[in-house]
Amino acid sequence: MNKAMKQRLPRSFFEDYTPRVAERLLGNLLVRRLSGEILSGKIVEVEAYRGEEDPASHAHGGKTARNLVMFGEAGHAYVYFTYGVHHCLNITTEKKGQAGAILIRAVQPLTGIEGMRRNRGREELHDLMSGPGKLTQALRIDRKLNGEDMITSQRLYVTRGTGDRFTVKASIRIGITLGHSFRWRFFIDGNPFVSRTKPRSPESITTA
DNA sequence: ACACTGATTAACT
DNA sequence: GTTAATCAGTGTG
Repeated sequence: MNKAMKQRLPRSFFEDYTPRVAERLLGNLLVRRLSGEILSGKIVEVEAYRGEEDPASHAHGGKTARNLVMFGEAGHAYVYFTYGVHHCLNITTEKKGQAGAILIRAVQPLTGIEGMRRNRGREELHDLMSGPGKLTQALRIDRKLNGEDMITSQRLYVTRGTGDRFTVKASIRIGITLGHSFRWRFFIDGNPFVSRTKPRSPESITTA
């Protein structure tokens, strides 16, 4: 455990153009503390959602009770419940007033793997956090954490990765019907914990 | 390997 | 009343 592994990303990291932050978030570590146990992993897949010009964003169409945190200060958790079944974790971005968030889509498990297995009720390493709904279940993240300040929180935060090199690829976002003109899904090329290796439709995957 | 579907609820029209 | 930034199980080839 060296110092670099424990260094948190500062708020200024998130106060920027969302797709850029999303791409740079890859390779950093998502950390969840649960009663003394530390569950963590490497962020390997994300998607950017940004304000008014993005028709796929929850913030498209203005503020509501649900999306309010997307308009607030960068570096907070935006957690929503969807399909009546799953929670999804985002981290807010941009200057206050400009809506933006990054959906964490997949994480490669590093520490606390037994805890993740308990939370998921599954054994396979590849099945623990290789999807946005899976990782919130593995890390026990629900709407009680909506609005959590991930820059100062002791329960949920991001630390700097080890700086290993990798290729970032970009594609259209998954599971949306609008906004296909944006290639705002970013993932680590070749990483086996990415949620979908194969494109669903003739989707062009490019090097970012 | 791939397609299809039920689950189950909150937000919004 | 409809839809949704999903997942797991089932069925078919």
